Parts: sequence; C-alpha cells; structure tokens
Amino acid sequence: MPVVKIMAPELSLAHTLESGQTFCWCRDGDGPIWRGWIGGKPCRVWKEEDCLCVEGRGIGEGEVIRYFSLDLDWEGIFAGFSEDSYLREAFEGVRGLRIVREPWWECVVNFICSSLKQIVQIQQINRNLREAFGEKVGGGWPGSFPSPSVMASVSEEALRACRLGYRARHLFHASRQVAREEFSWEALERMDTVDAEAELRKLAGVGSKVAKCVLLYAGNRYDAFPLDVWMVRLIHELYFPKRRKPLSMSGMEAFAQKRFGETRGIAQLYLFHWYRTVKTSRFPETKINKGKGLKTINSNEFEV
DNA sequence: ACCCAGGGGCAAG
DNA sequence: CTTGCCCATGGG
Repeated sequence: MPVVKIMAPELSLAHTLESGQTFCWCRDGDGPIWRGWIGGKPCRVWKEEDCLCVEGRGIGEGEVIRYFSLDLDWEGIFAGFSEDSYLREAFEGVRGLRIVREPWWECVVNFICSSLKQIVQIQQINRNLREAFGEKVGGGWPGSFPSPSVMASVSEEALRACRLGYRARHLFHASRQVAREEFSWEALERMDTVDAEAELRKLAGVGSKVAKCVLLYAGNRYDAFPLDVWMVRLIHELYFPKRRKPLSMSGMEAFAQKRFGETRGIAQLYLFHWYRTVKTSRFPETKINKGKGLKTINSNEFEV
C-alpha cells in the first residue's frame, strides 16, 4: 500500500481530527493512528517525527496538503490575532490544530445531524450512513459517504434507522433538494459569503449555524463564524463576564466581526476546541480567567 | 429521574 | 429581531 509522506512539523492530527470539524475519522487502536477518508478514498494517517504519513491508494500529495490546509500561512494568521490574550492561549493550548477541507455534501449532512447531538454521536451517525448506503471502495470500512442521489433514493424510515431521530426528515428533504439539482456547489462558490449562506439555508435542517459550519469547513470561508451553545457560553464567560445575560446572537456576530476580523472562522475553530478540551470552564472546579490581560470591552457597542 | 447535547422550524410577541 | 416550544435519541 503506497504511503505519501509530507513535512508538516506543526500539524497535530489529534487536535485536527477530533475537534468537531470532520466526523469520518476513528483511531486505529489506542495509538496515534487514524482511519478515515481523503477525497473519497480510504486511508490511514499518522506522524513520524515531523512527517505526516498517509497510507492509501490513489491519494496524491496535493490532495493531502489541501485536506489539512497545509498551504495556509498559519504564522501570518496567528500574528493577526496576537492582541487577543485568549486566542494566544488557545493557539498554545491546542497547538497544531488545522482546519480541514471536507467534501461539501458530507459536511452538509454531518451538520444537519449535529443538532442537539454530541460529537461522538455525530461520528456514529456518519458511520451508520456509510455502512447502510455507502459503497465498499478499496475494502474501506464502513464504506464511502453516500451521494445526494443515493440518499434521495431511500426512505425516511431507512434514514431514521441510522439513529437520526427527528433529523431524518430534514435529511430526507435536503437530499432530494440537492439531488434534484436545485443546488450546485460551484454556483455557491461564486457567491459572496452572505449570499452563499442564504442559499444553503434553503436546505431543510440548515439554519445559520449549520450553514456557517459548511462554509467554514467545506468552503474555506474564513469569515464564517458559527455560533453554537459553546461559543455563546465562551463569549459570555470570557469576553463579557459582567453581563447578567449573554449578548443576543446578532450582537455576538457583530462582536466577532469587529474583534476577530476577516479570519474569524479560524479564531472560532481554535476557541471552540480549546474551550472544550483545555479550558472546560463550565465545570465548577475549574475557574475562569477573569478578564486578565484583556482590554475592556464596551458591551453596549454590540447591543441590537 | 433528570439534564444536556456544535439547532432548526414555526408561531407568536 | 427576539422568545417559546417541540422535535428523537443517547450519555452522564
């Protein structure tokens, strides 16, 4: 089996593959080796010192570089955020986290299924869908991710059997909307981020949060800033600790745009994963770093 | 038993 | 633009 090797000293596979961007990877045993999919092809990935290794048939070097966004100027991105102490802490705490480039349809499905689900459960659903409706390409278990047309051809009940719950109806409709060519990813890529979000939201089960996740993790729109329960909690606890209630959603969007700028999606990725794994301030035994080293923020500025 | 999970749709204020 | 309620399922 061919192995592609690429120098990627900073890349952390654990942080990148287990941060809730992608849901098709699972550890091969207890060690730092993962089984998953790149460009629709099954593979195993691991690191040997500074070298990223990808074992799989027909996977090119460019494809791997693109998937892990190794082509981005990460030092430049970090430098742009250097004035924010929490972001500096996050970059340090989950060092090596990189943004992936997911296949857009799989990304849409993953995040439709993410509603009121935990990350491990989304992984489970992804696996169930692959096992039930995917093709066994290259001997890869549990199968390729089913295309829109395949998913549009099965019943809502068959989808529900993948433990989707009420999300099965959304997925049922969304699959048909896409398969019917009411939807083209190429057309979406030509739009600006605001229009692309509005277009994605036409799909059943896709609201502002899911649309932004798709734009960020599949579309490389770094100006998309998904606001989920964790980010609402984080922004409230870290950036506006004195407020009784969190800012409204539109207030938080305005805050994120002003504070984190055009690459706020990258900031969101780091803050989200760092807050959940390192900071974990929602648990009482770990306390919040109360605004230390942070410039005062006038919260009225973000009222709507 | 109870609460929460990377929300969205829909009706109503 | 915001709030309130429901949605189905699994984990802690």
